[in-house]
Amino acid sequence: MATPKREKKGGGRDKKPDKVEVKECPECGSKCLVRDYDKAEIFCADCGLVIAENIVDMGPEWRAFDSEQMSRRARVGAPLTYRIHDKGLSTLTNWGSTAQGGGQYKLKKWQQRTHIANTSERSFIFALSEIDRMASALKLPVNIREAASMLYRKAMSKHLIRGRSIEGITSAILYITCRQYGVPRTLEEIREVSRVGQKEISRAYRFLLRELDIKISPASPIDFVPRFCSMLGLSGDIRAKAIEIIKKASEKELTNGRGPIGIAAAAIYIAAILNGEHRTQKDVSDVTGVTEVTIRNRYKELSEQLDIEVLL
DNA sequence: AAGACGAAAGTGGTTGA
DNA sequence: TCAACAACTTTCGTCTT
Repeated sequence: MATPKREKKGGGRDKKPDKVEVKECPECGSKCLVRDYDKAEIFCADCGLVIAENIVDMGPEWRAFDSEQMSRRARVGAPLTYRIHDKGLSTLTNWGSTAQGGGQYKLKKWQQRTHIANTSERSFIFALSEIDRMASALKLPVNIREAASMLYRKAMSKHLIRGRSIEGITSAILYITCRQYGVPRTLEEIREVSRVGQKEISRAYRFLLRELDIKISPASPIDFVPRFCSMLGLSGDIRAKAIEIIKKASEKELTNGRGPIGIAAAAIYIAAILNGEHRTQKDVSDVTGVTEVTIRNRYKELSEQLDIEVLL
């Protein structure tokens, strides 16, 4: 594994080209909004955040005032998608009810025979709802949620789920899908919305990569920049500068073997100082999840090797 | 007093015999 | 399977602004 090649971004994105708008993303400021008419939403290609949902079919009886509210309300009606456990074609039976007479006995027997099928069905429904819940909390666009759901289907068809925690698997799948779509989340960010610890998520992650034979090229530091910059309240100039620094560092092979998040953090730290919008190492550390020590080490390397004078 | 610095020991994952 | 290894973290004392 000498030179890990970065494959084309968004390898799994929809076949139909989405309309790209030149409007600015209110979250990260990049001019890369994608309007997806099929899914009725607008999201940012750079930071992967959903800006608006239900853009074509906004009901007159409600308006969302923030995206939190919006994602909750947008979930109410079930669309016909992969995210419905049987593609939305079945009628759910109320298993808990005992009020009916007549065919109760037969029904019970049938229930027993299909008990296995029902419980795995139930766990599948739960898995999809978990994917949706976490994706919602991370404000991920619908196409990523669907890709995650499809991946879960695939894992299930290969019988990789039984005996494993659904939480671990779904968390790992979300992590994988974000990576595949070029809008990577850190393990820590996934863990924050998950109900299990990092250890279990990364175990499930490695397991899935192996069993499903998924190849994931290492994340580029650049993919983290827009989101981190926006979280630090930094301008577009700094985002561009940080990306420029990373590209140069990458040419000089300073990024080899280093963690992409640390590189991104250091580049942002440098770029912010150069443009007069100083952030402390702790500020950057809090947002990126890498320690100040690592930021220091990376930033020393970068500034020396690239001949960048950083005056505090 | 806050921020930056760097040494030293510890952690968890990868690799190669 | 295990030990060596590299990247990163934790901790902490010191220097700088």
